Amino acid sequence: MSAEEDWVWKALADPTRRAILDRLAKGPCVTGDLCDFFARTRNGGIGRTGVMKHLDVLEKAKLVLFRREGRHRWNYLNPVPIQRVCDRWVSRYVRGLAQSANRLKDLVESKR
Amino acid sequence: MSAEEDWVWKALADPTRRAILDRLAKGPCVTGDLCDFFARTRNGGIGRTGVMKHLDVLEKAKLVLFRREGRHRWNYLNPVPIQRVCDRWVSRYVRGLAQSANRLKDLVESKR
DNA sequence: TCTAAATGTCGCTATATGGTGACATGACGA
DNA sequence: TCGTCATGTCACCATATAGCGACATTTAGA
Repeated sequence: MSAEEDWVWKALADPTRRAILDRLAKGPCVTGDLCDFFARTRNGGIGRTGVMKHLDVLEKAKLVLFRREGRHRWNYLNPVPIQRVCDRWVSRYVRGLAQSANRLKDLVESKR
Repeated sequence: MSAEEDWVWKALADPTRRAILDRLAKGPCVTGDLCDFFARTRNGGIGRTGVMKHLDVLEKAKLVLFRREGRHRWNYLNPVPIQRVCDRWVSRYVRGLAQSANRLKDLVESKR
């Protein structure tokens, strides 16, 4: 379908990237601080290069925007794509929810 | 975080798997029919083994349940996990939406 | 100007993942 | 019983991806 959606789903697939989004949800962040955060926090730690690669992916999905300020790079969370994608998928299945509730009921009952 | 969420995100990352969910949203489906559907529909086509692998992943994420009926396997969509995950993530960023709207405004304005 | 800090980029490795064909199992029907 | 259809499982291949170190670039500050 839409290639834009594809990038969002791909970006959200990785737990480290979701952690980055969580971090950015608390407020904008300079890349270096992000790296420090993950070097300390995550199990085993992850280096600067790795963090930047993840930022690239998140940027491609437009989940993260950034602004240069001197030699600093401020990274901003952009929650809009996540909202859009989730809305689309949830609404797509809302109609199915009642139906599948019945179907799953049948499924369970037929199992015993 | 929760390993259960991890599986859901991973499962949703692949476009073929999302297509399978779309197909199942229209109603339960026997594995063979699913395979036929994707053999014909998808560009280049994807074989039975591939479809089953995807079903395994979807099952691990509990997005697909199934029931055996003789030599048939009926696959059911379970929209609950998707709903849960989306709700959690959207609500997590709802508070951030107003803030980030302002931040992004700043970002844009500072760029010119 | 010169140094160090913050970021960007490149090439490499290891593992995960999508996909296949071949073969095994299990149930239905003649 | 026996062939066949639907499914399950296995070993294998190709590519994508996460992660790293090393080096290049840019900017603040002495």
